[in-house]
Amino acid sequence: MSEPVVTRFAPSPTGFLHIGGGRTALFNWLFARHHGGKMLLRIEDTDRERSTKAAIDAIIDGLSWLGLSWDGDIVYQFSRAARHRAVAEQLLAEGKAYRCYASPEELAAMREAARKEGRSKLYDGRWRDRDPSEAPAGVKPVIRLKAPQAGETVIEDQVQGRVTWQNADLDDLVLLRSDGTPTYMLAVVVDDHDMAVTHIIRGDDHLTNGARQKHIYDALGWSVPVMAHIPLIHGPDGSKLSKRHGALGVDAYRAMGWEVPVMAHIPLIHGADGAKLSKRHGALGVDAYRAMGYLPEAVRNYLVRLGWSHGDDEIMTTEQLIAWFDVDGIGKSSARFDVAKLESLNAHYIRTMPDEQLFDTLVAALPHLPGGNEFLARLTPEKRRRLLAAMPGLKDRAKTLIDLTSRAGFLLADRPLSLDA
RNA sequence: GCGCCCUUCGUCUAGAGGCCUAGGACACCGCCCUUUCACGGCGGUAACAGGGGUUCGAAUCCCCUAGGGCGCGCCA
Repeated sequence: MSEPVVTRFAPSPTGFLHIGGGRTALFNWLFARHHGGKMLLRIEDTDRERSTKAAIDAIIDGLSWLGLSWDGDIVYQFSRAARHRAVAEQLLAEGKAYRCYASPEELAAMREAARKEGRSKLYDGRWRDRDPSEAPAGVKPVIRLKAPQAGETVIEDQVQGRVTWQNADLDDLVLLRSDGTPTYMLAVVVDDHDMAVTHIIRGDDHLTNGARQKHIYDALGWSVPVMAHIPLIHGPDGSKLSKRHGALGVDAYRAMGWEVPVMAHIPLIHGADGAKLSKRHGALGVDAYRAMGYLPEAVRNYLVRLGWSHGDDEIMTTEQLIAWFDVDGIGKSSARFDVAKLESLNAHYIRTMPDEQLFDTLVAALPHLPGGNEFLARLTPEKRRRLLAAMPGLKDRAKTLIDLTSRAGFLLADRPLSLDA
């Protein structure tokens, strides 16, 4: 009998739930459900400067909208700082870590020199074997892990396969900052271990971190969880999906006076060559997709096919997804976001949804759609009946919920236009 | 610069040596259905990055080249 599967989704609350993060969460959720295990949610808020309550709410809201539930209580990483510190102290006491007194300026100079000489920018271990008595007075040190210097580190990644690094290409990472707070690297390992996480499924931008984290596991004598690094979703120009590609939340657009672009520019993505034009499209927070009138089942279905496949199957129910999803179906190459296909899927889910259910879904989504509240206000009982009755004809044509409301606009006129007039 | 990863139609992908004159989906182009637009049906254009091997046989295995991505913080 194998141990129960425990996955986790661990976003940092520095913004909305990125559409790529939504896919990572979906993969973790599907994997856990498929294996009858659990998915935990951990908020990585160790960066106090950038973490916000609003971002935490946005993440929770986004996951809920996508229908992805987590098991147990949310773990806030910052609240576990004492535990992280204790582990760092333990490593220090065991001689597996050491104090480094190099100042940030000194380190910057070291990297600059390395760059000029064409060497790697890794930390050179200058305090690794230095006697603590040489410590400059008044300087608060950081604690670094004494990582192996010879040999190699191997990760048997479930998606990437066996990946090997020469330890000479990895360095002594910081465990505890000079102010005594734990770094992400330490916190992740300690938390995944304490939370009994068995499978780490995350974006492949973390692949190198996997090797570094293995050093910490080894120093602690802990077993390493199964890792699966999934390829990233890229923007139309091929680079990592980021703010550069307009990966912003609706609120950010508003704050920046970009009210209209979200809605107006989507169609321009059609030009397959238009990498420059695409910068502001395609990649948004999941909340933006709700605001554009997409159905969560459509977004889910679209996202799951980005990097994962099950033969030629395209449209799949949640039950089928849970039954079929596994890491062996995940590809190794990155994918590009294609709004047209998402739209097509959305149209499919809209026209196949029973009238009443679609009506209810629309009404529930209205507050999130542009002009939706106004639409809602005009929806008298009589007009509700009219709208529901017209649904069969409307839903075959609509690609999004917004599309549906604009097509239904004539039903809200106080004096309905008669066809024979 | 150093390290790691990737490379099948425009896009997402099937393909795990012969089933591939490379399949599906979206998009696109025709035709049919239809008072219009959708939906639906039928058909079409379109890809194994390049070069060497291995093999009777390679999209599938190996090597090289080119292109792309990610990482290299007292961020996560």
